[in-house]
Amino acid sequence: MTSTTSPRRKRDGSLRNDLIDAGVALLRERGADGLSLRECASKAGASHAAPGYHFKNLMGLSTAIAARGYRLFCEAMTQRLSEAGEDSFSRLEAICHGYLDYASAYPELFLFIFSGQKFNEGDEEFDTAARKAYGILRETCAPLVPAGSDPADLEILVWSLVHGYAHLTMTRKKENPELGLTWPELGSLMKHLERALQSRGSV
Amino acid sequence: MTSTTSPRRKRDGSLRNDLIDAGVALLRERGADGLSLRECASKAGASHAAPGYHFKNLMGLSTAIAARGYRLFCEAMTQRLSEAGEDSFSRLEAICHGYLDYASAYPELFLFIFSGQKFNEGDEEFDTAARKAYGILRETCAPLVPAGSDPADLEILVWSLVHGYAHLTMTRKKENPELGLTWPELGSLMKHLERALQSRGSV
DNA sequence: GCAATAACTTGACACTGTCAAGATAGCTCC
DNA sequence: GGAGCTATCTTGACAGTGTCAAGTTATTGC
Repeated sequence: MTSTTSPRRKRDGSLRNDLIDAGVALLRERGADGLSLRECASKAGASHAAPGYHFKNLMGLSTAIAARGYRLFCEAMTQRLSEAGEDSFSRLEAICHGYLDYASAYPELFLFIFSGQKFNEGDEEFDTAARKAYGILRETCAPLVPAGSDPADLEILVWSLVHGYAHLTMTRKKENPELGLTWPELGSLMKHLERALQSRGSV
Repeated sequence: MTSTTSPRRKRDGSLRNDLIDAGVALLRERGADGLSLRECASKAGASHAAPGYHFKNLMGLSTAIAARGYRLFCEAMTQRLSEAGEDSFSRLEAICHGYLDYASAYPELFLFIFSGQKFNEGDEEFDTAARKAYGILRETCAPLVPAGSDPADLEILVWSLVHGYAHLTMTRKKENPELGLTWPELGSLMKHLERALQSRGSV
């Protein structure tokens, strides 16, 4: 007569997506440490072990969240690229702006995917999203790579710069909302550094 | 008659340091996720709640480990600085090399202190160590800061670059031990980028 | 030697990830 | 339209975790 289970959700497969939504919300509310399978389940109105069915374990859920993070990251960059001209450097600046757009629109995902935390690298959804993000960088950098040098050198240079810059911008914005650096200033800084290198004759 | 407690350690206050040692070892063996108060206690031969006395909570232990990480980080940079000449750029290169030395000598601490994880910012030991590290960067950058610009701009530029570079070097070393970029290559890359900026007339 | 305090230990509780087993909703097939 | 089948969950259990309160003992100060 009385059923022993108390199903609250429709079994339509929508839970998987709801759990990712809940995870992103948790990241935003409590930071990376606050992410928990049980809390996500509760937030999505499911039982405590429900996430296990879709993601197997915590790393699985984290990986799914990171995959979404990378997809949104790609969207931010391609959006800026679509507005940019054809000049190679304009396009490089465009993806950098996309990077900053992403960091300010989804700070919790930005911090999460670049936290250094390990994800399931076998996961196809995650791999394609992450690879696509890096592919955008690679293609945008390609025309600027000096002949005979490893493309990865320029890629990591740009990646490091914009990442450190975004990180700084985020933390500074928190302390001082109206303050903000702009890319041209970075360009002039690099020019300055290069002058220092030249005067030293080491290049 | 029979004692209810079973003390195994001398109560000489050495536990605090042993717990930090255990924590560093755990980080090395199992990564940041493997760090746990109870495991550290067990590794140090103490009871499960002993760390609570010295560090109050997990963040307290993490902060103490990070403080040690920053101290070793400072040592690596000052070591290289002591061997460098007086030229401002040589000194900048020296702290970058120190950064790389540190990353390869203590990869687990390197990853830990720069993981983006929050530490107890009120902790005096941690604050002074972290501030000292940033002070070394600031002082070394100071002579190279363009007149009228915010010193923080150059600092974050250098910091981002060397961090991204160290990160790349670490991951590459794992795949391809004999491969390694050198700083001069980075310098020439920046020169190249600056030329691109100039030809565009945007600087 | 005695009291005070520092440096722990023990025990408990709530919470977590993860697994095994059960239940049921919705589909397919006859 | 009923019988099964399977995807999609729920329940229950267990070991591990952080953290607190209370007890115990070694060491110190007098």
